[in-house]
Amino acid sequence: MKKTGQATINDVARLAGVSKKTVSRVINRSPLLNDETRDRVEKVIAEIGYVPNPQARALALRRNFLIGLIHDNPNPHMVLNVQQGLLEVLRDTEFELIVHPVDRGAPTMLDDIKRFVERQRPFGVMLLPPISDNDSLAALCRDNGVRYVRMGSAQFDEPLHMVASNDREVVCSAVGHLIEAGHRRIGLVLGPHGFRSALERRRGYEDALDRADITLQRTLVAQGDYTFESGMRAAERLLDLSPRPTAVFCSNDAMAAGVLHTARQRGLDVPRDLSIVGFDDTSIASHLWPPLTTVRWPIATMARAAALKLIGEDDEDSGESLFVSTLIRRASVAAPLE
Amino acid sequence: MKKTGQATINDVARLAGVSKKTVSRVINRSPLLNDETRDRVEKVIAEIGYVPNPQARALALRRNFLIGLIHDNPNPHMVLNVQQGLLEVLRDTEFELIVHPVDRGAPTMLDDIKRFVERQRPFGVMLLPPISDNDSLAALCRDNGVRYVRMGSAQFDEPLHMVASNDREVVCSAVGHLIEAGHRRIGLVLGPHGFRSALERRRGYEDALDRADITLQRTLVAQGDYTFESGMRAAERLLDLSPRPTAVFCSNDAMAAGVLHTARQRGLDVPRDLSIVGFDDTSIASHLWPPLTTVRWPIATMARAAALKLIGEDDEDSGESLFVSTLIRRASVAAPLE
DNA sequence: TTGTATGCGTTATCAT
DNA sequence: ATGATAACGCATACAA
Repeated sequence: MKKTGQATINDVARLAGVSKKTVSRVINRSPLLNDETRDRVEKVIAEIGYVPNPQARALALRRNFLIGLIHDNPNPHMVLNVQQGLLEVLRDTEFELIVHPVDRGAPTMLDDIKRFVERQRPFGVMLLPPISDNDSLAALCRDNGVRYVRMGSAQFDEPLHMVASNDREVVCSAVGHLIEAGHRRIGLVLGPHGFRSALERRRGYEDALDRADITLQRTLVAQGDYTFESGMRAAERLLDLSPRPTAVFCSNDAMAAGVLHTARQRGLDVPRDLSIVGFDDTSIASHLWPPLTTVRWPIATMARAAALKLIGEDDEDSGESLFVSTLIRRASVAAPLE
Repeated sequence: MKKTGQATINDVARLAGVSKKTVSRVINRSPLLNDETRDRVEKVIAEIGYVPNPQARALALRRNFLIGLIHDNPNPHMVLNVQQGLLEVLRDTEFELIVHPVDRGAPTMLDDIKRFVERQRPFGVMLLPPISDNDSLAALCRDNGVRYVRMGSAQFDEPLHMVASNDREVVCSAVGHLIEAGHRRIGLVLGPHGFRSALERRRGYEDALDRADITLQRTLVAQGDYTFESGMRAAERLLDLSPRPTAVFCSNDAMAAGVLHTARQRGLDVPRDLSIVGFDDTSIASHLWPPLTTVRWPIATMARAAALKLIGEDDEDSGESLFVSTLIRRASVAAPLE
């Protein structure tokens, strides 16, 4: 055989008494093939344990069998869950996952991704928030014939290219949960400017107040940037207010943990003096004291769906593109004191 | 030019008035090259923005310019930090990171990795704990001419193939810290059986007791498996003891958080009634209440060093292979009451 | 120091 | 339905 020890398509062809092209057809499931020939080739393939060489395929097809994960390192919890979901589908396929983080903010970001796409020629790429917002990235993929799926807090692309969560709706019901418990002065800690998720969650908060005929008070809205520290800062401002809010919805768990931290430093009891709701259901949420009421969105499920869209046949149904989040009720919410 | 729009080595050769081979020599920094020729070729390369096609190189060289990250999904914090460190070095190189998780426990693990290595033919792979222990994996890489670096809690391979932390030593000093504070009954929550890290940390604990002439009591040692829940279970057993331990060293932060949780459920005050020390310095450690005294190991630094070993020139010094961890003192440790 | 011919393992073209 | 031959883009052996 070969010196490398790896069987090639030539070995298969020779042993099966057919041409390379025929073997190639078997591998690529060409429909116009004699069943008998196909069987014979497949038997040889199984016998010698032949697997096509990905590098040669990539060269000939001008397309790699890799799925790229492009992200701007938002929260680690999300990135890892996405990887896990993706890999669950990719495992046992010929695809591998290639991780390519970028620096949103850097002016070279688009060039960087362009180089990545043009050089690696991945089969498809998954775009994570917040950069999934970026329409030029989607266009870049389309122009290069690279499949893509965008993950986001709302549907801003065709179902084939989108896995979205219903942030606005679920936040509305989360804040509604606080209102039902009797709260009227409900603080909001925003996510960072320019993040679609921050916008959607803010809208959900406003929807809930609207629905309950509560006037939106701008002083109750504090800026945050999804970090623990920004949660602390927001809490310092919010808890200085008089009257104090009796509850706070935080646009993610890390900030909720920061709010909790600051509240405790001030001698406040959670949830007696302050109810807190987070978003993400990261592991910290359930391990905090008290355990945090929060929103869980099905990241891994969305990633699995995305993987299927990325590697699926062209003629297949593209599957779900909207995924519902759920409110996880824990001990950080109670009725207000007064 | 070509229909794909991408310049090839042929374009460069034609424009520079040399042969493909000469261009190839320039790319691969062949020493025997006329400086003038080199300059001319390099100018053309820069002009048309030529970049070698990775797929073609991979085919010709029988080796991909990819770095594989093989892991068994230990803790997310670690995996992500490793990725970050690796990618910091890989960014702006021709290498990309390909993530390949496996299932320790599955009998097919070795086959799975073997297939991965033989098919993808990565330039090098990084082996994360706990599977980095596995010598057959290292042998597999060696046999296939794939570079590898193992990450571990002790040095169990040559420096070229190893980035190790000094778990035993730092745990000894962490437990020593508790002893200096006045503790004598110090509990230990172990990591899972078969994990090298668990073993090293246990040894560190034993060293510290030894050094202080404290007799090791088996009842003070509780089994854990690095999860929050196992920390809770361990605490339940340990806190039932009479006399109770006044301090507990936990082999990671997640278990420390579990111990803290259970202690609080029992109405114990931390650190007054119980001092707790963790390991890892995950983000949860500093966000807990009280903030957790823990051990920080330089994961990202180790990953960067590993990346350099993986892509470095053969004749280069292999760099550091031992990395020191440090004790981060926070509020979860105090002198015992009695 | 540089060029020519050939190989890497697969797919595509165009026959038959 | 199948096969011969030429890409794909780069590297290596061997010449010159």
